[in-house]
Amino acid sequence: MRILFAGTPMNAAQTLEALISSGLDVVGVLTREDAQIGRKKTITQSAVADVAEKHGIRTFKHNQVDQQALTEFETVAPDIGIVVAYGAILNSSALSALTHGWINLHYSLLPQLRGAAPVQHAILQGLPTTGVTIFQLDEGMDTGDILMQVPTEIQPAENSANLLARLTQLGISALLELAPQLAAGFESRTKQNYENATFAPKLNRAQARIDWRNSAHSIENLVNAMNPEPMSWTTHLAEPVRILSGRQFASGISSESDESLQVGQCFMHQGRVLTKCGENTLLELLDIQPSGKQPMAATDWFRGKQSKGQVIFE
RNA sequence: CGCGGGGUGGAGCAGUUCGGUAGCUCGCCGGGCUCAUAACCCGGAGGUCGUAGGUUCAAAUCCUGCCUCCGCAA
Repeated sequence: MRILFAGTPMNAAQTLEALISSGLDVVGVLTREDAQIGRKKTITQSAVADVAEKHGIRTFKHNQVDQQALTEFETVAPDIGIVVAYGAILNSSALSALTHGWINLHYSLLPQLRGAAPVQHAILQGLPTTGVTIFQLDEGMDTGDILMQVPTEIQPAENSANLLARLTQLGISALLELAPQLAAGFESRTKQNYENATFAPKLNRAQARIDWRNSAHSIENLVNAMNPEPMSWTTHLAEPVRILSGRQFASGISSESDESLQVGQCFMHQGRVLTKCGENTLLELLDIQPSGKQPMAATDWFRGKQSKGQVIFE
């Protein structure tokens, strides 16, 4: 089978690398166009493009699969497309262009968490379990028939970066397991139960802002979900402060301080930096990053702040 | 030339407005106290204040160039 691989970010690149080294015949790679990255606006190609280049595989850079892209594909005559976080929806003419169609690796247990940010939403919603799904692409958004599914439990304190790394490996082994069926035909094919569908739209920075009136538990989920992108944040003296990691502080702290504290206020307790949250709960801050600074331990940050009196997040 | 913040002993910060050879909270090393402690007490090491140059009797502090890290926006 002549495979056309479509993907863009790092995890897709790792997947591509694994497919290639397992001997699959990747004849072409589709990825998003080079884009400006960072403050310096350096034009950078995608991680997937790097891998394709390294292996000398023909690379097509398009932000959508239009007629021109389809024409270019003909030069490598692919039979089937494998999509892993490509970053665009394929229209019907693209879907029907390849004789065996396209399959997609999605990082959730469909029909749960359809959409662009399944990993973050799994953590944000505090799900006990998520996983990977390989399905046949159709015109809907993650609505196609399921070919294979592998579940995994979300670990305590796991953030999106960690979970994505694990799901990437799970996805790779699932794809390799499914590889023999690419040509032979898929053994199982299950329709999704649309009634149970939930959605995971891309998260923005506004959603990543911490509302300290929420419970420490839900804030912990938010913090873990938003790391590394877009990263949860709050403000101190009107300056943004990113919260990289934190966890609910369980052991009940005596009423001594509770009453006098206001929501969002930080204080030291047994060598930990705690912040008062809603519903009378406390969040232990672990790693944070003030604007203009490197990431640092919350205790270090607090040490430097203490001379200026109370520390209260807005 | 998108906007903005920072680079001070191992860490996080203060000091820079109004120049006069460096401070705080920790860490580290040594000693002490305690049944005990992320507790407390005593002592100690460690900094050419990012870099190059300028102004000055004197610069971490003023001026100029450069390097570098980062937040926001894209």
